[in-house]
Amino acid sequence: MRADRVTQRSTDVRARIIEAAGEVFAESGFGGATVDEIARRAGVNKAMLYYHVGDKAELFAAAVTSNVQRIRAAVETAVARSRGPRARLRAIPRAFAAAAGERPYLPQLMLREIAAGGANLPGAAIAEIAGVMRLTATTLADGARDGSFRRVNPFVTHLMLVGALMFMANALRLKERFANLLPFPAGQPGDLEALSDAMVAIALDGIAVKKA
Amino acid sequence: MRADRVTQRSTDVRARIIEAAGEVFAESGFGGATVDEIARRAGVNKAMLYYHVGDKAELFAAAVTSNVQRIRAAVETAVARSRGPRARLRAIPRAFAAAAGERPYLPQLMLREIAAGGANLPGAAIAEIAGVMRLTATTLADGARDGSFRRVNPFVTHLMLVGALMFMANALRLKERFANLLPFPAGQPGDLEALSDAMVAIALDGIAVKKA
DNA sequence: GTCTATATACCGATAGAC
DNA sequence: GTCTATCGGTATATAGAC
Repeated sequence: MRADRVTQRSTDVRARIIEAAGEVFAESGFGGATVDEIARRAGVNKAMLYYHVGDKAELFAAAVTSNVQRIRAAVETAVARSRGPRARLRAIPRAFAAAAGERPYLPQLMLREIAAGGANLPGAAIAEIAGVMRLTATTLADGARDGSFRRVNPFVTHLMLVGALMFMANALRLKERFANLLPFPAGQPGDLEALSDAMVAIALDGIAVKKA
Repeated sequence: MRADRVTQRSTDVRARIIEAAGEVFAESGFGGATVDEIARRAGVNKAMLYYHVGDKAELFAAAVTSNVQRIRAAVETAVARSRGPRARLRAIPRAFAAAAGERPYLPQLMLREIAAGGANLPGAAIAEIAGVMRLTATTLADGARDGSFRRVNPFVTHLMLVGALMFMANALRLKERFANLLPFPAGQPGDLEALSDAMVAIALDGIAVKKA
């Protein structure tokens, strides 16, 4: 049907705009980004952009929410595929890292939103994030029940793994400037998944019950 | 001497401006902040502000650099006061937390600068940050030498502790919105130093050599 | 649905009087 | 050193023709 095709195309345009918005907001921040640049990168006219979405703040909220949903879906799948608490705990930041691999602007956008204090986060996005945190909490509780983990604060543990990963993903962009100042190589591969594993390895052996 | 008094006062005004700049940039980001608001909060006229400092970008760089120097000094003192690798490793994020206690805008400003990719970070600020990272590296190396730590990547470990702490400090501002969505309390005290200790406790037991 | 042109507002930066 | 007034540039958002 023609109506369906039109609707489909309209959705595509909207998706392209939101994708471009994510990119530009990540690079320049909310105040630094311009709607002109977002429209240009989405390949649409600025008036067209306003026809498809609301104002700049709504655009930002939509970009963040879209990425939060993506993360939540990726983490959910990764956890479902993993067997056992250790593998599941490893899978959570790894899913973040994989999502960042597909969309390099993702950690930057997340960090910017966290720095903004969540002012533009709609309730739906908060619920998605809470869902991810619940996955960590469930994994930790399962591990505690079967004796492989000691009891730790799930809030601290989750933010430690995920927050550090988001921070690192951004910090890596500075690493060349540190090259001559440090007595050790600064994250040579630029590979976020490897960093994630290294980090979880440290945290896991702290969480695991010592076999006496 | 009058000249000295004038110079002194001039330095004070400049310091007040940079302090206000740190606050406003942290709250609103580089693009969202206005020079008018910075001047207002510093209690000076906007023309006066431009008389004492350069343009907006220099102001941002000065605010970030000033806080990076403060952190480096605080960490240096804290490490010097602590005996043994475990105590020293605990002292590093704790010094960050203490600095954030005195200046609540500090973690927000740091996160914003990291998200901005360090575009406004002068070489002097990079050197300060590298100094802090070297303290972590030295502490880890000392611990490895005396047998209390196993060998871990100092880059990952440092960013894991400090990055997670900066991320959490910002995330705490959202915690009320998660209250009804999580099956566990979200960082009840709001006390960053307690969070820092909880985090280091997890990391430390992962880093410590298991006594067989 | 698409685009041009523009209204409106704000902000960074400075000129110039005192 | 201090302040008022203002210039010039730019950004959001929309009106209105097609």
